Amino acid sequence: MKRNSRLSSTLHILVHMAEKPEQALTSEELATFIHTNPVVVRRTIAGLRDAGIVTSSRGHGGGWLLGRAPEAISLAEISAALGETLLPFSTEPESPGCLVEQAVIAVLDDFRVAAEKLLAEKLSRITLADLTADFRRRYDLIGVSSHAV
Amino acid sequence: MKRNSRLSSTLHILVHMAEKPEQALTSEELATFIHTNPVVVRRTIAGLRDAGIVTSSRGHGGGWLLGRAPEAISLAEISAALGETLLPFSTEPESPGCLVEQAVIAVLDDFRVAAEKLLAEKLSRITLADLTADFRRRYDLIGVSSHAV
DNA sequence: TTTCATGTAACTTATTTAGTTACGATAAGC
DNA sequence: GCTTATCGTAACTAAATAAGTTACATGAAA
Repeated sequence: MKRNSRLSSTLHILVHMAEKPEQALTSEELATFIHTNPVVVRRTIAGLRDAGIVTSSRGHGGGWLLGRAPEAISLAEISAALGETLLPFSTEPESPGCLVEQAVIAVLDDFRVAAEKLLAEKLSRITLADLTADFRRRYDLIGVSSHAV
Repeated sequence: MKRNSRLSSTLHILVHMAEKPEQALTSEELATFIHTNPVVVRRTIAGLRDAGIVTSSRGHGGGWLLGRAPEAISLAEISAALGETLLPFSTEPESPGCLVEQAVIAVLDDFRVAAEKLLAEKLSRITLADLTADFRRRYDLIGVSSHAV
């Protein structure tokens, strides 16, 4: 799994889970989808469990299932559950007391608040069901679902 | 200079430059504002020179000046000149041929294009002049411009 | 021609994040 | 119960990224 691909990797996993709604998929199986290992998967999607987006069960026959219908899972929730930041820049003060820095941070934070609201709104309108629908469209067109390396 | 603070650090520098419009500031001086060293400053704002946002001159009495009026310098241009990405997530394929991944990337890229347009629009409406105005407001209120450590 | 500045390559250091190992807890099947 | 399969998580290692540093060439003013 590459850097900065936690969101896309997680979506990849979730679409696979949505395609097998009644079958618990193990961390091992999920890991192969995104070319990583089970521990990274558990660590990555632990937040989704806390958010109720997925459930996990231990022991024989255990694994991961969606916590609710794909229609009820938005990308905004997923992104938030991953702890992802939508805007990458920092506004941490480095020169406390500098009025120039304070002005810069104030303006940048205003922008950030407005921008995050906008992005969250856009992301909340895209659901996991939209992704699975897009996948099925491609599948029906090509008829292949192989995982090429 | 902390990680992910290239944008705010650069804005900090630019406001200082806007406050001394006729005085070329050296990389050394700019570096002290953001607690780093001259080479990092040159490297960081090299893109701004290429974009015409600042000019630099070598030799005795040399240094950096704004390339045009603060009213004509938008945060969108600055961010672009820094080579900053507005959205942090990657959509590089990791499993070429996987239709699930293709669907995920397609949806995410659509979102990215729309989001970047939105953010760039918002940032293009904020100019360096807005930042200096905010700074001056704070300065007039408190009457101190010290750089506390 | 000396001094002061940027430009930039090359290297070092620090930070972050993914990957890995190890092991405890839990649950199903026998 | 015992075995096997699975998650949960801590601790460590490795890789990637970005900042910091050193060094030196280039250019311009005094």
